[in-house]
Amino acid sequence: MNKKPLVILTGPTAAGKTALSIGLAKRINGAIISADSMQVYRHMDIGSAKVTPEEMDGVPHYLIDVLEPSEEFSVHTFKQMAEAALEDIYEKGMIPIVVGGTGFYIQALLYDIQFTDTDTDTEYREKMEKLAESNGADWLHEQLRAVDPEAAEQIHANNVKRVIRALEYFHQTGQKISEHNETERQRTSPYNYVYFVLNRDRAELYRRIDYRVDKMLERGLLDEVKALKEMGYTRDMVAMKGLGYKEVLDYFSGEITLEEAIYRVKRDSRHFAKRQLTWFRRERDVTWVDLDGRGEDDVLEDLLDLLRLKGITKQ
RNA sequence: GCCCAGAUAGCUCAGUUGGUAGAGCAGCGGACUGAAAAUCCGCGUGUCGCUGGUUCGAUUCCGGCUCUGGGCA
Repeated sequence: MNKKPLVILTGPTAAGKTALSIGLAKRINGAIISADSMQVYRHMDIGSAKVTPEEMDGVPHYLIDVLEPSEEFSVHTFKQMAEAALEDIYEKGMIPIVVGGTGFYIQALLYDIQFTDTDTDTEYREKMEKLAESNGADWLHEQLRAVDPEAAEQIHANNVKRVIRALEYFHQTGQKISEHNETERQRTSPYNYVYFVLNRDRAELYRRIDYRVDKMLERGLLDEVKALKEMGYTRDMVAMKGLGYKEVLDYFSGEITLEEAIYRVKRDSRHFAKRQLTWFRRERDVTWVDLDGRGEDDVLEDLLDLLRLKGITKQ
């Protein structure tokens, strides 16, 4: 009964999270924690559809513009930073609203998933990548089967990235990641939370995605990426793998035409939205909010009703 | 007007020596517990342009028509 309040406002890309989050924060004395793997980076404003200072309208925002694009970011660091932000927000007597589309991050924070203290072993990962290339993905998968057959069973051999992580986990801890995952899966949230997933009709969502990409171009996405390139950021950095960034970089390097780059940004954003929806569908206790044809105030009233019901806000 | 080529899944096309068809992309579904805007897996019925003919049987062969490219006038 002592659980701290936590509001989650998420949904597929371009659904309309940002606008609604500001409106909600103002109604409940909320502060926003961004759960977005790209908006953490500075100099990446247009392509990441980052909230502008004007849009924030005085509402405190955490985890935005806190890293340089050359810096690594991961669920683990997200969780640490988000928890520090939570503390700060609770201290101020405000209600935290986690806003962003990275479901994996939200899950880690919400269920307080435990991570080991070990750092990412880049060297080991690169070594495994090379082995996968020379000996084949199936061979690497067999190496995993030898130490953690359950994980090998769950992870497809072609999913080299996850096979490597499972191997890395065993390499670092001497334990099976499959067992770790199993125990972490049992966790219940330490928070008194409401998990809102904003959604729209699929065709409408796709229209919004296409429209938003066109708008990004108008606002100067090309110049933004050019500036990043001039700062020395390259395609192999995690930040430059973001939608809109990797495609424009391919265009600048002459690999594809601008037209092709734009087509890919739109297409891959649609695919991304679809993957996000798949993720949210299997999350427990989510409240779906259909935004089609509804005004912000109307939707906000619904959200507030549920928050009152859960005791997150007063009657 | 004439000649040639084409018309097959939403798109680009393959194919059927006559037994009603299959790839890529799109689209749809799924997985995910320290790279997650990443990574990976699964799903293919559509008047085979229209219309006659030949045939037990035509999307496939023949004729006509329509449309689209290209060429000649």
